[in-house]
Amino acid sequence: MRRDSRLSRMLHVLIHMDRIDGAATSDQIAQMLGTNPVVVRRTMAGLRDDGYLHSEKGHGGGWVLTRPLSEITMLDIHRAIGNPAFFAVGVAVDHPECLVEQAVNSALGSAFEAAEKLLIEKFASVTLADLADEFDQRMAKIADKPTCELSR
Amino acid sequence: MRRDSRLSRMLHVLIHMDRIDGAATSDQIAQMLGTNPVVVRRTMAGLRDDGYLHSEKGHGGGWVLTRPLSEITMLDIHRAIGNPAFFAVGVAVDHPECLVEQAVNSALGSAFEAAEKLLIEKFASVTLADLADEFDQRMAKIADKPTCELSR
DNA sequence: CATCTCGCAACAACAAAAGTTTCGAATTCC
DNA sequence: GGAATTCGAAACTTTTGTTGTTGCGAGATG
Ligand code: FES
Ligand code: FES
Repeated sequence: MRRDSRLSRMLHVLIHMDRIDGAATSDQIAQMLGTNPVVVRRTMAGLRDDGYLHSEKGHGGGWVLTRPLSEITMLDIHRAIGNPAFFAVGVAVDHPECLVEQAVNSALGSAFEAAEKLLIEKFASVTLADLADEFDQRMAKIADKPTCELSR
Repeated sequence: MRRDSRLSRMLHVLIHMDRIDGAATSDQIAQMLGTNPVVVRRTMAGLRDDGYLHSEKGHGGGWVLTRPLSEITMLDIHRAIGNPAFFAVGVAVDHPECLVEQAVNSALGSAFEAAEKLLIEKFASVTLADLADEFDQRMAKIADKPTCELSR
């Protein structure tokens, strides 16, 4: 099953955007992400609708953060890209009236529920500012810095 | 993303199989699962290879459990169908040298790792006999029993 | 007005499970 | 021995959702 990489990508981008002056174009961001500008617009549209980003057309336009990183959690971003399912494994409902199926799916369901609860708690507790701090710590430790055009 | 239902299906089937005498054919099982015999063989091949099932050709042939349910855990079955990924969300590695990406993916990774650990512990702690007990409890509570040809 | 840039729609590519068709081979029944 | 069962395996097609691509329109800037 193909893994959804939108959350990872958006977190990455937002932290970079916080470090640059002015707007970042979809083109620049696409290069960062190794993809193309249309995918960027598609994914970031959700973040704009939820009020984390603003987009501007024309010369000097592009995407701008509208909130401090400390006010955005990983969970916020997950929700902004449409709350995609966390799990690739699900329950089958082939015979809904079958009590065996019900017992199995109840056990599976409660396991996934507990795991999802853990994930959500974790995601809600980490702000993008926390991730930026983590980045700074890594940055302080090494000599040769990344050289992407958006990394400064 | 389509959800993998093999685990749920196999658990369902195995518990039913424990309650019937003799072998169950792929055809019968396919009816139980609302699918067709080829899918059944494909999925159950893994369980046979791991020693939970035996298959026999010809008249009177089919699938037989080779172990008591108390010696099979949910985790065993997950492994037997090929250890499919639990999560539909993954990390992007577009710029492996980028420290922001590393910080983001480290946070995501540790969250998923913790959730996976929880899932694995839970799955390892539940045997199919536990699920069968759960089924019996549900069975005792209701009047009209399921009527599938494999349910007795 | 030329250029930049987003917005949107339509569609192709891709991946993985699920479903289907069609063989063959082994076993059992008559 | 022949017919009927039943699994095994290969080679598709279908399905579902992310990702990638192309093309055109509409603001904004200089
Ligand atoms: S993509 Fe993170 S440094 Fe350029
Ligand atoms: S499928 Fe469970 S009762 Fe028939």
